[in-house]
Amino acid sequence: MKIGELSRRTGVSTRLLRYYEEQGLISPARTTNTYRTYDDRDVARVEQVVGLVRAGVPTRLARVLLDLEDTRADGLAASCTRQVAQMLAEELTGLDERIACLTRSRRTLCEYLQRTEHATAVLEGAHAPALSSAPPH
Amino acid sequence: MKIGELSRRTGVSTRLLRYYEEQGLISPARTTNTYRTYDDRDVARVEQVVGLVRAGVPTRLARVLLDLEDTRADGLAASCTRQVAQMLAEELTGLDERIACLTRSRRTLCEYLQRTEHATAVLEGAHAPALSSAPPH
DNA sequence: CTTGACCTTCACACTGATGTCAAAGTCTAG
DNA sequence: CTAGACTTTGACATCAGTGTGAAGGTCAAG
Repeated sequence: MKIGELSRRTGVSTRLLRYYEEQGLISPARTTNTYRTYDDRDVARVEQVVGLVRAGVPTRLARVLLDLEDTRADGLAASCTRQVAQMLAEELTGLDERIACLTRSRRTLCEYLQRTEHATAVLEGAHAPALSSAPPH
Repeated sequence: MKIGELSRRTGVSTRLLRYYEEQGLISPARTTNTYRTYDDRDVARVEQVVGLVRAGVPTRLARVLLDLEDTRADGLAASCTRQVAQMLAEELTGLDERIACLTRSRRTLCEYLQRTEHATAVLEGAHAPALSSAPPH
């Protein structure tokens, strides 16, 4: 598919799709040697990128994480220098802190909404499952 | 305490502390009517702010969340307009998405590190507990 | 071949979060 | 009182993530 369709499917502007490519997050092929071409895997990849970016993960780290998933998907051996492993371990604790902080705020917000008279009205339908004390997934 | 000490305690630059004040996230008193004065609660508040901001929560939303916690701490009644409740509910799903995405990336990164020959070396000590499949808290 | 829809690159611009620097006021120790 | 450390405001700079628009190339339908 071309960039316009990918944009429609993911809700990400074409501008941003080109930006992500510039940052090395996606690497579409070129058909006519001028038009970018994407496949279904790119759709998933883009969705994950926007998720990470909106969660405050800088594009540099996002790239590393995506590369990691690619490596695993390819069944390649996990090997890297001690230095890199150390850096990734630090990123892991960074992720943990982010998750912990978000979870705390989520709980606060969630509890507040439940004590609100509009709770049922506002949290009906798709939002309802999100009310459990633990975050989904 | 004055801004310098708060900066030292929290690791947040004085510049950023003033910025957070400008954004309505902290409201220090003024002693000599020129110097900002902070108390211990501000330390906790600042730490929470940096956590939220680093997790991709915009300062505007962070302010809402902190106000919510203040309200709860004051034992005030939970009441707001339907509109506001609706908006907060949307923010809740936004938080859920952020948490889900971070959790997924965390798992990927974590699994990768465990398959690395440097796993034990790099994840020893304080980092070890973070290796469980579920994020902390 | 022309038209319209879509694509390309390039560039300017804005917001949010930060850093840095300058000019000037305040406070405390000596 | 003076020197040094700290503070204040304000301006300019940077980076990431975006929007927007210009100028022009590609392609498919009529």
